[in-house]
Amino acid sequence: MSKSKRLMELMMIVNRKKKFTVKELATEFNVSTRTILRDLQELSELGVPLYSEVGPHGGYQVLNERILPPIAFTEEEAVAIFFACHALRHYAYLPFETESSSALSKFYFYMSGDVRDRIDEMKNRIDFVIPSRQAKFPYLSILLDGAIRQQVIRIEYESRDGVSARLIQPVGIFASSGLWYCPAYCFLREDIRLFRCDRIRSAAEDTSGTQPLDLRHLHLGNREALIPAEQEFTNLYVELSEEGVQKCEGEYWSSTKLHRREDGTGWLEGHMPKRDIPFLAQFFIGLGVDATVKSPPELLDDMKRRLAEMMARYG
Amino acid sequence: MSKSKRLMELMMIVNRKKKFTVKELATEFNVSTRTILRDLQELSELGVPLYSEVGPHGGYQVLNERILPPIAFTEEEAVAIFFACHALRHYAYLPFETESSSALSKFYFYMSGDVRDRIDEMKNRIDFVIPSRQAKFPYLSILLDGAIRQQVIRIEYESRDGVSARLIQPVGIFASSGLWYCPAYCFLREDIRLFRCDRIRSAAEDTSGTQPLDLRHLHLGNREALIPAEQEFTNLYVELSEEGVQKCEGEYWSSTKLHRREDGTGWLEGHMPKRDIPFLAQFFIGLGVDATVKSPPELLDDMKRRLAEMMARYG
DNA sequence: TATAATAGTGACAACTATTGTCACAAATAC
DNA sequence: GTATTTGTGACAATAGTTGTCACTATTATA
Repeated sequence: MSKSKRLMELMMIVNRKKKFTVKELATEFNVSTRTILRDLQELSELGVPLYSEVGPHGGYQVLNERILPPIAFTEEEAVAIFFACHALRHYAYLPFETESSSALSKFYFYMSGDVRDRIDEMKNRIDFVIPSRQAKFPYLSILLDGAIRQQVIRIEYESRDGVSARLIQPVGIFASSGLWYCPAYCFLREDIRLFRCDRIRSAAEDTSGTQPLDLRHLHLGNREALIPAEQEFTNLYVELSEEGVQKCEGEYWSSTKLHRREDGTGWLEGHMPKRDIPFLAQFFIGLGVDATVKSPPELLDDMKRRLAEMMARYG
Repeated sequence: MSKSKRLMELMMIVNRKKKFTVKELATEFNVSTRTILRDLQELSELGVPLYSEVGPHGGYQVLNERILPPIAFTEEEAVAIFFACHALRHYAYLPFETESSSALSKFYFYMSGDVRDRIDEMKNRIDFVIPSRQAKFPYLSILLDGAIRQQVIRIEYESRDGVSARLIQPVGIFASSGLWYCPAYCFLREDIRLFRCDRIRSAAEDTSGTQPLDLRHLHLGNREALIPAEQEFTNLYVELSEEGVQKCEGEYWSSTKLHRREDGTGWLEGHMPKRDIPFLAQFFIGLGVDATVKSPPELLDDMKRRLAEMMARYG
């Protein structure tokens, strides 16, 4: 094997293994330890952050793991990647902020001049708009980490009734039109709840020793399972015009209930928790003639009440 | 210079220049032409798609331009890039669809096992939700291309009054909550208009010879300039509760008019085209008690009319 | 404290790869 | 026909790589 090939493979192996000895590599590549030592020195000079310790149980280590892919991206691919990262800049809060921007600038830096020109030209011609929010989301990393490692997190949460301390076990986090949400098991309510991350006043790993539950079947790809197992359900049925369908498509909660007809119109049908009535009443009022609520009666009542209130206000 | 270094630099140069001769490179690198020929053959074997023509004005060319960056991404950066690209999968239509997914799979393929594991773990724990829409956007590439190259595009556009043919000069395209929009100069209305891309029934480069205007000062980063210079303006003033502010933050059109107070409440204030009254009336009705419209009177009148209509419908 | 495991360096000879030169073939634009 | 260009083959000179050996130094552990 040629030296350059060996170096490439070394990079890969070194990154995969994280910890290794010179002898190991020597036998793996069928070369002398001296050669491997020289190779490692060269890798080091090329920027791979190697660190070594002598003695038994010593060996080499890679410090901040790097992947060094000599990947051949086509120009089109580079552009696509660039704009994907670029789209993230609209999020003022991310669980990996600094990384995405540094990756972006690296990418930009290494691109050849004409690709760069092309990107500059495109920058002001295409955008993925995400509403810029004033709300603050300082605990995204903690929540994400808690979701990945299935830990119990202690949060202070601000709801209509004031601030309360809760133990939660996050399922994940997601952003929707510029706001971050965290579906989680709530040890207080003993059920799944959706938390708005900007209402979380503090968050930290729980130290009281509450045992995490086995919620591995719950994840973001499994929306059905994230519906709280509440008692008080009722049946929703709403007729929608073509415009109404499009407006409902934009709402996260509606996706499982929305049905479309060939002509573009459609309807909403499905279970709904009774506590959502105030929200839905206001929402369907906002759809105006594009929605016709048929049931439940409680929802219709609430809508009538609200309409009367607004008539009074603007009348 | 060592051979491997030279090869790396060769890749870069070759990608930047697109067209070159062996002699040029030989003098640039201070080696013989024979060496360069050997190098180019090696690059070719490594996958760089080189093509050559003999004779005067002949030379080498790179076929599909590739950038081959030996970029050292840290693990964190790789993860960030991955999720940025991953977020794009929610868009069923993109002006560069295939590229982003192929880039993503390449990235995934070249990642070392443990980074891959980490990504797999995160995949179901974090998401950027963008509403999945039924609407179709088949002409994004044409519009984007038109915007970049400042060409005149002939479209058939479906508005309330039916389908009409128009000549437009796109400023750019942007996606907002799953729908694509195209601000463009409309040669029919002789002004800037915002087109919804799912209402475009056909699009193609114009062949009638209409001269493009010099609109280089217009781009997506310059929202103020994209407001149509209409005659019929009126002044909007709306008082907002804290909730109302948050709901307005989510609307693309409101960003320039939204003002916030320290306590979280705020107000909307600014010019608005009169033709937007129907839309705004419905929108503010949807905000309910979180918005109090003060002016213009025409807007208040329309709201009252709509409220009465809804009272009748549900009453 | 001795021992084994580990990294690290220097020198040198054997081996391998790279390079330049030269000769020549083939295509092509003008 | 001539100049320009890619492309190939052979060969010697040069440069780089590798293995071996003889060292040094550090450190965990028995």
